[in-house]
Amino acid sequence: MRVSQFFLSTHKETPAEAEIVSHRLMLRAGLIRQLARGIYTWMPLGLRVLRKVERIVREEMNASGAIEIAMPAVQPAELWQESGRWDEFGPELLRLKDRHQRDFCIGPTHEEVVSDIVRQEVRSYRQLPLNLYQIQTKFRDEIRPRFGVMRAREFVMKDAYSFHADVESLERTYRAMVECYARIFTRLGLKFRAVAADTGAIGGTGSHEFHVLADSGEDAIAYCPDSDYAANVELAEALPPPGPRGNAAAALTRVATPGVKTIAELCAFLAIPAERTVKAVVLDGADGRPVLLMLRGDHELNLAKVAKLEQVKRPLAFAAGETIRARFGAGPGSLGPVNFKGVVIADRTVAAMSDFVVGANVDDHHLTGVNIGRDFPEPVAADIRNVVAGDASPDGKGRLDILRGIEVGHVFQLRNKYSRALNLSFLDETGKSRLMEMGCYGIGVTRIVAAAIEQNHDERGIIFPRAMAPFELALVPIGAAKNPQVRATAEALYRDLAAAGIDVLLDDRDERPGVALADMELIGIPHRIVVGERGLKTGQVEYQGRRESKPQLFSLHDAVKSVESMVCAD
RNA sequence: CGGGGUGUAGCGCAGCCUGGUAGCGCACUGCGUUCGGGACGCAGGUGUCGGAGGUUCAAAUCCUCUCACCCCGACCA
Repeated sequence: MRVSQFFLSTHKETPAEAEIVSHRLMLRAGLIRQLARGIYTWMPLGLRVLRKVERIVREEMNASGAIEIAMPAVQPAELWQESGRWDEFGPELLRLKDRHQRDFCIGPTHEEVVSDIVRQEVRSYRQLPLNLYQIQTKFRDEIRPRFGVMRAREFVMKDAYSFHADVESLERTYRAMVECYARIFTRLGLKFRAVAADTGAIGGTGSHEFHVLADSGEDAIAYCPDSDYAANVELAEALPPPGPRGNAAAALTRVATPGVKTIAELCAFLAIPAERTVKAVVLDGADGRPVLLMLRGDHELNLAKVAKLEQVKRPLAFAAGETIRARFGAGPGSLGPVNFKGVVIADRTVAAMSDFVVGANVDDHHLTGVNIGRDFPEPVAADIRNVVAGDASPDGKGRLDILRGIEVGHVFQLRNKYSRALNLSFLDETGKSRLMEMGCYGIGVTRIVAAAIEQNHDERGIIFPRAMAPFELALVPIGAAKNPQVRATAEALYRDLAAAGIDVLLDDRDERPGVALADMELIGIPHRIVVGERGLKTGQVEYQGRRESKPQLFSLHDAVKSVESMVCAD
């Protein structure tokens, strides 16, 4: 491709709203352009990237025995009413009416449609298992789209749905999909991790998320460097500390702590580490009365874990200020378990602490030397915090570390949540009608592009992994306008490289060198050849990898071969 | 939905407080010089000042309503 015949639209300046680096670079490089909030046009350059990702996903899905299908974006309300999700899905489901005032929606996911197809077509265990997938535009009317295509309302997803006669078959396909995903992200050249995930509202037995690792990622992943343990922090279990609780040594003492509201202020005021403090969080209880949760000062509450406690009200609600004052006699910042008559749930770490500091239930006062059993009744002990780096790995094989990641894939064993709702039955070997087992497997195709940039960039722009780069090689003649030999050499090289099957972009714009080089770097082309007067004097061209800081010289004679070896080694 | 913010040229912004002929930089067009790391000179085009209503002799500026977008909270690929 020649730049003069392409539609390159790079920008020096970025729209003010772009917050994260991938969004800024995607706009600056002209990969995408916003049409409305969370809705983007994929410009020609961006589309090339998207198509390369799609191709790899498609090839690996096909190789894993999945069959491609294309389902409609617009779906009738009846199917969604049948599954119950017309009401359950809420405002995220974009609804519309046709000219006859019939209700439709734009598909945010396709369990209903694919189930409808399968229940009509599949009658016998002999037709199972079946794994159908599509790569298609979805619409979810997100409350708050942000970060460009990272969290868009309209986005491209690869969604697959598998159907099985029994759980063993489901588990086989599930494993095949996990392996398929690992191959996809490996081929895309991304650093990633598969982690055990919370099955959340869907339930079921197994679920894994695939995260592209990036410091800016929204999700925290706990993993054990000494084993293969990896889980979303939401799910990772914080084990009880080893050994028995320490003996009470200090006397219970009330100290005035004027103006102290946060743990940081408390630590500064008393000159103690956060590990010796306990913070109190009050939620509405299942019986309507507040429940006191106790956490070590430096730990974070894990709402997913708390939501599983029987003592709390669902959906979770932090207790209102008036409720707290009425029950504790003090405001948030001064709360504690001593003299509190109600349910107290202590994190396992807190349950093993002694001589700690906690709010006194008197405004602007704390208690020091607090001990469980002596100063207040033994609380319910539960795992209610996020794990932190250094915690023992739940598999007992070492200590946890925390990484940040961007969720780009999610696989679920749905079991028969939908097969029951939509009556997906088949006849087994004995002629008995049974419900199918189902799995579903998603990949955020558009999100992958943003995640890849988030993981691979520098101050000059994007550094695409080869597999998803819009072009493999940039060919930049310098001074072609005044030196016909430079132009002729570049043109000849362009033909030869293209003939050798290299996806090359020739910058034939006669731009100044700085502009041309900066553009090629911004759009993230992984390899570059510069043809200039300087090199031609000695029959050479300059090669430079996008991550390298210095060029190397290739002899013009075997430039194509040299380039091939660099590109293929990538 | 609640809280905060911004809407002025394709992009980034000033002007608004204190009403009086709509500006700057980048980008764009033409000519010339330059050109191995985002050049320079000269000339030029570009605006429903988000929209509607109001106050006023006069509104980008003040008031009311409205729309869009951005940021902070519950969702998710």
